Amino acid sequence: MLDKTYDPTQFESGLYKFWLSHGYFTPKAEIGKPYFSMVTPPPNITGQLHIGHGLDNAIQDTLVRFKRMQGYNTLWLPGTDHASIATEVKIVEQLKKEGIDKHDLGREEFLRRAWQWKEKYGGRIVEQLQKLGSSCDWSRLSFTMDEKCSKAVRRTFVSLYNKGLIYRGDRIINWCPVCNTALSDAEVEYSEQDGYFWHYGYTTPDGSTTVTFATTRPETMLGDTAIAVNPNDDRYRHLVGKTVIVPFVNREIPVIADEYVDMQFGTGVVKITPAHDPNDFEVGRRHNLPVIRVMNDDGTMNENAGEFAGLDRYEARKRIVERLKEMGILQKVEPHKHNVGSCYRCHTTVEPIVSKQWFVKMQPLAQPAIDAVKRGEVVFHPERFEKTYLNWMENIRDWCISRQLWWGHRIPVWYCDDCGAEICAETDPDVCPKCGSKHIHQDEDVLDTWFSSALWPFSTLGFFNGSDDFKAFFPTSVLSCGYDIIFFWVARMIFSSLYATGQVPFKHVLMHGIVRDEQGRKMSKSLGNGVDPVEFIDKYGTDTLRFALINGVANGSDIRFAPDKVEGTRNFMNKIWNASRFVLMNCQDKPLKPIGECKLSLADKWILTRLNATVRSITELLDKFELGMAAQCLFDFVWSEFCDWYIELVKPVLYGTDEQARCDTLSVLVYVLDAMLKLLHPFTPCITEQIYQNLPGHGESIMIQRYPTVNDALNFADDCNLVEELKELIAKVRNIRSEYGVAPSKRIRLYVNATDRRIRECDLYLCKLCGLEQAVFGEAPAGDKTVQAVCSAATCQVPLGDLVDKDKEIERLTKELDNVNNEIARANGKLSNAGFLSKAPQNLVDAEKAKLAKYTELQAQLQARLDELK
RNA sequence: GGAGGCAUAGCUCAGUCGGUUAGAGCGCUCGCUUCACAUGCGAGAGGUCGUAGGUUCGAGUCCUACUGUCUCUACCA
Repeated sequence: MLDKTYDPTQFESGLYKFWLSHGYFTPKAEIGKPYFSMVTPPPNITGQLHIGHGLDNAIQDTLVRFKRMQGYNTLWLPGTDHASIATEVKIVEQLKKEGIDKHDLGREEFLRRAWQWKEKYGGRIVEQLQKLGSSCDWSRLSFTMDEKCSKAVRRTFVSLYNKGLIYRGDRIINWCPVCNTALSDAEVEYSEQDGYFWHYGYTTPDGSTTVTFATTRPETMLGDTAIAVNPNDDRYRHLVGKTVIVPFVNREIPVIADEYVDMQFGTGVVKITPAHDPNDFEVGRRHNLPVIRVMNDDGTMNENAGEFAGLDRYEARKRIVERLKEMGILQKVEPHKHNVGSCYRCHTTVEPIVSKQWFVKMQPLAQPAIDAVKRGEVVFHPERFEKTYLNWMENIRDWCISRQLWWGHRIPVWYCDDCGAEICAETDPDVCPKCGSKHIHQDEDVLDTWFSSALWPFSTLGFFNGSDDFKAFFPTSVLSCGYDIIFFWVARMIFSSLYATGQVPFKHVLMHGIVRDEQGRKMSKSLGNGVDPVEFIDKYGTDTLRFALINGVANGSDIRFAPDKVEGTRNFMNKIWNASRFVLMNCQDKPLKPIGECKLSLADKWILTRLNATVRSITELLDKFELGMAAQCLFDFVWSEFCDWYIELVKPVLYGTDEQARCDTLSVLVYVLDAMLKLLHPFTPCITEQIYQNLPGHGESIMIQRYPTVNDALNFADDCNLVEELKELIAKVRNIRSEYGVAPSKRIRLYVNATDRRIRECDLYLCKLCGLEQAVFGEAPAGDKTVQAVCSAATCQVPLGDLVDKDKEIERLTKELDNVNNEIARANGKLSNAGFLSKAPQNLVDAEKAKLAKYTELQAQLQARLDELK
């Protein structure tokens, strides 16, 4: 029997262990069997579980449990990400506290520490994920640096290298002076900041002409190697080919003409610093300009900066501006807002710097990935994200994949110190294959974390190991993640998979939004507005968390996580619990019948029909990945139909004396509860299992039961309609009672004039739900003062004696008549419209006619009653 | 600069292929300790679906423009 109060902490973790110990999460790799598979976005091993993981896992687990119950061979593969830069930053911080510098420690010892970190925190995040109830197959738990993933990385790198799709070269990259590494474009975040425009100029050697420009970064002037103007600019045409002098470094640089310069902007003159600006770099290439770096990796000025060497970049900027002022060169300073890029990990302003790095050539890889999506081989949900994806892919630039870090996949390239050969190999070479020299050394850099993440769907399934998992579960069915990692991850998985396996990695991409706080702000450590899912689960249970994150939320839209909603969801769990308790209390030790052998009451037929409708829509919605709507639909069925109406309708039978009817009704109650729990199970796995285990005749676990399907033998459309009419009638009577202030405890009499004789079978329902002492079928005695309830199933009279107030009654009925008249006018309008009659579908025309007939009838009744009163 | 989203009840949001009297939760008002649940029950108030046009027999839904707002993306010195 269920405890009196719903307390998820009593059973959630125990149930999880129960599922694990039975191996329900671990499928066999059966090639050719219909499957459903997903890989989970691997959380960083630096991490604490956050609410975003909660959402991510709730969505995925719901889908996985649904498909598993439908009989698919279902795999949900979990894992963790080594998170190269993020983890390295954390470890460096940790070392700093111990007063140790990473370089003093040395690479090997550093990596030993990193693996220690991984063992400690990688395990913790797995434990936390398990609290969410996720039915992942932990026996297949993967790590981006484990053997099979590392193999995938090496093989893919070598293959791309051999095809010329990976190259090394000097390019402008985004450099983080704090993390001390290059970053990819995707790893830079831009934000608008207040800065200045410094206007000054360079003068020709003869001192005759000064060419004025504006810059936001004056310190880069030390690396200027040209001044550029637009070739069509008449103002400066005469200067092209002349030279000017860069102050401080006294370099003589040419004035060049290049289309890149916008004549309309500023003075129409640009100083060109090829080593520190991506556009200038391109200009420099076109004009064969020298590339002079003036900054060190740590953000200080280098020896090329002359008198400013050694200064921090911002200090140098200040000093240069001061000196320009002193020298009378500075012409004006104006405030200027501009976008500044910062490192997505440490938020330091990044510096565009020319540097030798490894790149993936994107054009040839992007094209097939664009085509596959356009052909519909990968479908985005909601579809608008396809545009986001295509927009990025179609404008993609080469991907900088080398990082000046230690923690990660080391670039599998060696250099021969003797002959200078560059060797890219899957297995570590001992000697130079070209000259046989033993003096070779490996590239110092590691790969961007996302390089290994990009291979995740097939590396984890053992594509490079010829694994059955790959044959049985690839391509995966659905990928679910937040829209914020479309570029980082989704796009890169698509092109990587097409390249490596020739197949798309997944057929559907299900995007969700960001979980925000009550005021719509992003949750963050600095704001302290985050919800800790672990704490939350300890308080409310994982079912509440999951349902609150999913219920009524549209795909791809951000979620405000408000305490109100949590409470409401907890109340829903409580509702499920208590409704189940009600059923179980009543059927204890009582015999039950198979549903097919029961004599079904009107209420039974109604709920069974409604159950079918619910099963149908939920299944359709889940098939379309509309989890939010499916949850909403279940919420309504459980609360508004099963609890509010069916349980109430059934009480007279349960508390009555007809043993036979009782047994039948109990059987239906249990049947519907069982189906309801199964429908709920993918969303709220724990509470449903806990209740299921108390159901008479339950199986081993609810999670391996078959998902409900529509049972056509249990559809009773007519009876269902009748009950809907009955509900309307009951609501009307309740309304009258409430309006007239009849105490709820007061038993009254009701006179019912029903057109449908089956209403006569409903007196038990009417008595219970309208608080009647008796339902009388027929007219009220002539002298009785009554209030009239007019509805489609019947016209009722509620004898309220002296409470009846003629004016109030006229007012009430007039209002109702107005409504009815409006509806009649609307229906007439439609039906007198030739276009509607000829073009609208027939069923709608028929429905409109039926509506007109119904309201005309109601109109007559209401009018008659009003006439009587007046 | 480019792309996209959002604008519906006091608040937070659903609303699928264009087709019932536009819904839910919370809040609010009134009444209830009715034997599953006061984490509850019943009743009620509350909406010109951002503005202006257009398409259509029919528009919250599709199109155009506008206003407000948010996000992504680019990085004009």
